[in-house]
Amino acid sequence: ILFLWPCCICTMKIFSFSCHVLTNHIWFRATDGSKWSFLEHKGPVMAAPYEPLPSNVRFFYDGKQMKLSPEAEEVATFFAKMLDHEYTTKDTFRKNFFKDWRKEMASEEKSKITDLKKCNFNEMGEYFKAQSEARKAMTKDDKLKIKVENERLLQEYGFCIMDNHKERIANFRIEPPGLFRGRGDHPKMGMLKRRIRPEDIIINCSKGSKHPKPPPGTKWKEVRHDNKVTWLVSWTENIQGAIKYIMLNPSSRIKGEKDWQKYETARNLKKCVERLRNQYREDWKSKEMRIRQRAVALYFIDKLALRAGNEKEEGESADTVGCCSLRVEHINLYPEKDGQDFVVEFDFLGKDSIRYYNKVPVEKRVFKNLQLFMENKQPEDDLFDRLNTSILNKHLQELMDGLTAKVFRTYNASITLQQQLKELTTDENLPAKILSYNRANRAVAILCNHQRAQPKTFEKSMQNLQTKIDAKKDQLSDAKRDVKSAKADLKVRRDEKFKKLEEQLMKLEVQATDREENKQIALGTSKLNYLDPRISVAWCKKWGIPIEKIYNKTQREKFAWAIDMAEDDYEF
DNA sequence: CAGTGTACTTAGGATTCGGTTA
DNA sequence: TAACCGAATCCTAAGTACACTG
Repeated sequence: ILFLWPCCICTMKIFSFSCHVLTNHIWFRATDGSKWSFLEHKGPVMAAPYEPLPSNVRFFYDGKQMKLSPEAEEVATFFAKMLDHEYTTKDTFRKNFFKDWRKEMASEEKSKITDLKKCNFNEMGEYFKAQSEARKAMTKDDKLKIKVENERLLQEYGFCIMDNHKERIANFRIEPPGLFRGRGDHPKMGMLKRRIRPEDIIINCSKGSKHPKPPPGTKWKEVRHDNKVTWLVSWTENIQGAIKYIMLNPSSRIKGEKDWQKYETARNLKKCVERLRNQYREDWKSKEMRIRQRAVALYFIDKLALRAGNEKEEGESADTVGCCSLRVEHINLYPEKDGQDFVVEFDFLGKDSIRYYNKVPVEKRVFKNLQLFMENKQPEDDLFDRLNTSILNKHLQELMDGLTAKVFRTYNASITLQQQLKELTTDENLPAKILSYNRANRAVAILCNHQRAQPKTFEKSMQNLQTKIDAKKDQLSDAKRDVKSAKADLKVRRDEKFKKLEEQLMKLEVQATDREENKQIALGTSKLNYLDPRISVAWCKKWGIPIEKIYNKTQREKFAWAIDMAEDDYEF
């Protein structure tokens, strides 16, 4: 059966080279590794050129006013814009910034400005604050003008043609220069992210397409025609030396098909996960250390949905780990704790320096193995010294086609959503069902450790909600009193009003519960990246819930394929 | 098998939008 | 009409995975 890819831009369906054979999807695409046959686009939107500050905005060094060269001034404004941010108080940030700033200074500046503490950026900071206030206070008309201009830019640069279809581009703007903001304890925070010039940019498009033009008087680094990749534009960033790309929006066919494929791989894992589990349980007993380590690591990845944990170059980024890169210092073993046997306590920083803290009872064999792995090791030694992600993935590839460590996260997330929805959904009113959905989603977010900082406005917003609830309760008790004293002929209408109020109250209370439970949990990441959207679509169909209650516009665009495909009986 | 480079997905915080309330 | 607030969107960093090389 041919599947027609639903296009959210032109409402036509794109012919997709995918088909169903029973429950298996076979991709005919990419037998030769090509990702497209035609690609045409307008290239990136370059960052706006630097506009020097007006002369009344002054910089002071050691109490004395100093006029900076445009180059030094630009970098100074990057710092000035961040004055209120915690970053600027951090030693590493200040040190890196100052070092890179000095590189941009003219020689007289360099010899004068030798101490960051003596730099006074306050007028610059105030100036930018005033500017943003002014922007907020603009007239409706001026705001509209900006909006129109943004829309024009989007229409001109925000789309490309790929294989006969107009597709939305995700990030069509070149990242502007600024100060690098790493996450966690990043050794490079504060370094200068330099301005990207056309000469740094590689364009990728069809040979036979209209090539994007570089800005007048400039040249691209290269125009290439590589249809084995999906990116339209790339450049190398100066902080880590990593390559940055401009790619298509998640609503595009090329991203959507890949997403679909990801979930199909996870469903394949579902079919053989029991076999794999038996296998790694057996491997806990292996004579070979490397196999035991592999098996225990896989157990963690499966049970706890840990990330694979690639090796990282020391000193290049924050010290974070995943499963294979766990160190002895990241776990504690308790033969008995809080009435449970064989408890492993995890405490480490994962991706984005988000803390993972968990106490889990494990099987005795796992526990004994961990003791063995930790024998005669220092805290900073690798827990799995005979293992890395490459070894693990090679093993997984042998167990199932397309299997890698990250598939377990997708599989466990999706299966958890499906189970939780089954368990939690009751035949109640709509808000209660939505709460059940969010709770199922939350179970996944907790499993995947998707945390967020408690919003600064959290307490206040809870208070506001409580005020609304109290007001509604008052209305309701008033209404109740009315019902008692009502004459018979008015009773029906009063009852209706009464019912409506109760509904409104319940809705508010559900909202409050949801918000409270969600205080430090981020649902978006799992919803967007780990949960097979067809589970949600089927759930909506089954319970008669409009899809808009679950997915906003952008999400509906991203998951158009699933909305188009899944019926109420879909099973992950 | 280590080291390097590339391409792509996943991630939380910052910023902006747009509707509501004071 | 400004202030406020939650949701949506933007931004880009930080992961995973794998090919290639020697």
